[in-house]
Amino acid sequence: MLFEDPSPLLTGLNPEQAAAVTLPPEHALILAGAGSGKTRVLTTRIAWLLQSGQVSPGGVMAVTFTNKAAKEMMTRLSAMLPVNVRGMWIGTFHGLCNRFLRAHYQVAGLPQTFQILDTQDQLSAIKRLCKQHNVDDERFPPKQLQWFISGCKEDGHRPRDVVVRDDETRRKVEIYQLYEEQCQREGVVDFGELMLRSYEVLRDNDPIRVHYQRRFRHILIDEFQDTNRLQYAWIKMFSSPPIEGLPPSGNAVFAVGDDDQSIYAFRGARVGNMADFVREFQVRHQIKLEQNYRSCSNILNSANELISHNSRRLGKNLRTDAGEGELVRVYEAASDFAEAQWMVDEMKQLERDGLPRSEIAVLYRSNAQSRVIETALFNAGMPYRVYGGLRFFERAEIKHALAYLRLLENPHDDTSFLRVVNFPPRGIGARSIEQLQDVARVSGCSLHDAVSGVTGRAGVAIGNFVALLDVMRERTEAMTLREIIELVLDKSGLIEHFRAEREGEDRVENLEELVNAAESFVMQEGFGRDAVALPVDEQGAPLTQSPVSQGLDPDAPVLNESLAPDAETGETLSPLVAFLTHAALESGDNQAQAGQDAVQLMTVHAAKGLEFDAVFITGLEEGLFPHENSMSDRDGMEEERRLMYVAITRARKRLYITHAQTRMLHGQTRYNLRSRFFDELPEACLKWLTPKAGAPMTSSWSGQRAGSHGGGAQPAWSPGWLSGAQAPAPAPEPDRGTDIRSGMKVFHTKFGEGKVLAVEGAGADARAQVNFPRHGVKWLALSVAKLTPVTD
DNA sequence: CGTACCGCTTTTTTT
DNA sequence: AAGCGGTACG
Repeated sequence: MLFEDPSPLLTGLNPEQAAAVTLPPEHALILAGAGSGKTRVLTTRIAWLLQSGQVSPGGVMAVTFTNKAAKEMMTRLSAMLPVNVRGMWIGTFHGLCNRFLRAHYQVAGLPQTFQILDTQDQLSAIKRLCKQHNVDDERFPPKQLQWFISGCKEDGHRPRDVVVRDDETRRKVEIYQLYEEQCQREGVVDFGELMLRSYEVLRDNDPIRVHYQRRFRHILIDEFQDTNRLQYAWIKMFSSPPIEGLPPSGNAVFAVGDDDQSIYAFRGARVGNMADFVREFQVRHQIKLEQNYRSCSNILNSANELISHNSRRLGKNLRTDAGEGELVRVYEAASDFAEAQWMVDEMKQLERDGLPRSEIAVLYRSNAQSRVIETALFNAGMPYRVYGGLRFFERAEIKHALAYLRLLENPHDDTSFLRVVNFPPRGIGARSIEQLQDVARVSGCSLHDAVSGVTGRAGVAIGNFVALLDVMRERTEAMTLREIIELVLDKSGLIEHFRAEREGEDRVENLEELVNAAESFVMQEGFGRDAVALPVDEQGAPLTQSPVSQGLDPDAPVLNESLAPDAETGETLSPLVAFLTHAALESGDNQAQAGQDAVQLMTVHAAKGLEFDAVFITGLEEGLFPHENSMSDRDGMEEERRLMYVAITRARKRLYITHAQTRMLHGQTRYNLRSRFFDELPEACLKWLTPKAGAPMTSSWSGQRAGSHGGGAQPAWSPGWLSGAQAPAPAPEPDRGTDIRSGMKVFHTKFGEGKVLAVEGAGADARAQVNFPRHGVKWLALSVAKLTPVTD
């Protein structure tokens, strides 16, 4: 029996990992620290369950947050076992919800071909709604409404569930209600709706719920600390927590998470789900993975020390066998410009020492910081890749093309209709569209159906547009996906339009790339191959007697692939619908300058789950990191600290933490204090490449010439295996009309000599923070206080 | 109807 | 600085 020989899978696992992998089929919580082999444990657990015959592929559900993580899991799993990963439900929350809703579209009250709104689509749908209902967008900004609606859904609230205490909320709920009606009318579903709708189907349909509860014996969840209320409730539907007096549902939830890496509270994630899970599911197995396989101890101890400043932790301390390694390097630059320059020089050295560029990462708190760094890298001719920003399917030209495609499938999709009715421009202006919307509102139909009611020139112009769509629909009926897209790009005039545009070159290329994307999608999803997937029971055997197919909902079999033919009718979801779904759920890669060995630039958020030999964490300044918008409350501050914890733990061998005295932000020069996080790192693990200046508690200022004289400070030491340290390029120091700068030694008639810690504001408002040895730290208005620079 | 210009805002992000 | 939305003008 396979059960007796599971060892090959377990070799190389440490005792905790092995224990986690081989837990009995009961609920479990794995606290997996950064770099502790979390993904390995997760995939090995699945492989072990399958190999030991405890479950068949059809009985496994594994949920992740990103498509990348889901793919990674499938890849590693198929490397471990010869198993058909497609038989399993492995995917993102939203991907699985989509799969579920396509199968149960009737019960869910949706058209089978429902389209998915991404964040942009959702916002424009809300704007349109507000205009139509004369909502004051001063009092109710669409962005805020979007946030409100998404928030409600994340908490599992329909409009009627929202507790209304004031008029403002009452109005918001009304708009929420109207928005729902609009989406329903148009046959579209936003991301929150995917989750909420499938949750409700499970909650309100006993046979369906029981079916899935019986089917999925093992439910595994990655990044559990990032789940929101609704996702947790959704999981509960698949596996009811034990109820007094009732037999347990008999399946096991295996949750893996790290409370210290919870960095998405700002979008509704609830770390508290971990504690709730333990309590509500009466979890008896909790395993901590504290052995770190990634970083040297100086890096790891820094992370440990930093995160220990947070309260409300579940408690965990990572350890490593990797040895001390190098000290964490701290660098203070005169400006953001100098910071970038210095990093580039340092990178060149790393490169000379044989480190591949792809093993170097630059992390920052916010995207706006990438610009200076990009410029410096570009000027130095150093290849780099920026993560974040617009992804392929989010580009305007691609969204236009997709809108045409969506209209072929569903003419009543008003969001798509409005996006392209006058794009490329065809003489249909705001006035005409208003007329059309009026007709549609009066007769309660879609814009498409309202055309006949519009008279005059506008009626003709819009009529032509609708006719164009109808012709396209007709002509593409029997076409392959590739042909459909090519025809749409041509007949819509999109390609022609961008060709004529001066800077439209890239856009044309992107549109052509869309054809390739479709082509490779078709290949991957295996059209033409026999992708028949029959509903299966928990043993993986064909499911013919399940309550679901037993008459309750004969048209809603369990699809195993989005493109699989319907088991009952043989009907397939068209390749076009499948592709559109794919486009909405997987927004595609960012600017893939792939292939080239390049330095990696990204926000700290985007770096979660990744690791690099050398990491630069930049802009460690009060107001930036921690971000000013997070500094008001303790929860925000603790999330910033976790963010820094995530950043630190990305590094394997070498870690740099940098900050700048001045920085351009929103077109203004800002003078930031060094981040408080520096004071929360263990001094013994740090190496200050520039003098540690301005610490309020130290008196080490005297006699040191720190900071910006002549731009950029000299490293105070010779770096270890980096032979010659690069002298930083001089920072440009625009004349600000005052000579007082951070790092300077100044003289005050009353307080004597002191050291300038920071300068803020400009002109008459300029003030400086100065540390006087006898009188402590003071803020002084430069227009009032007489400060004279002291040159030693 | 379409274009040009002015003024306002600005975290983090996946689906 | 830069992108987006609103307004004014051709």
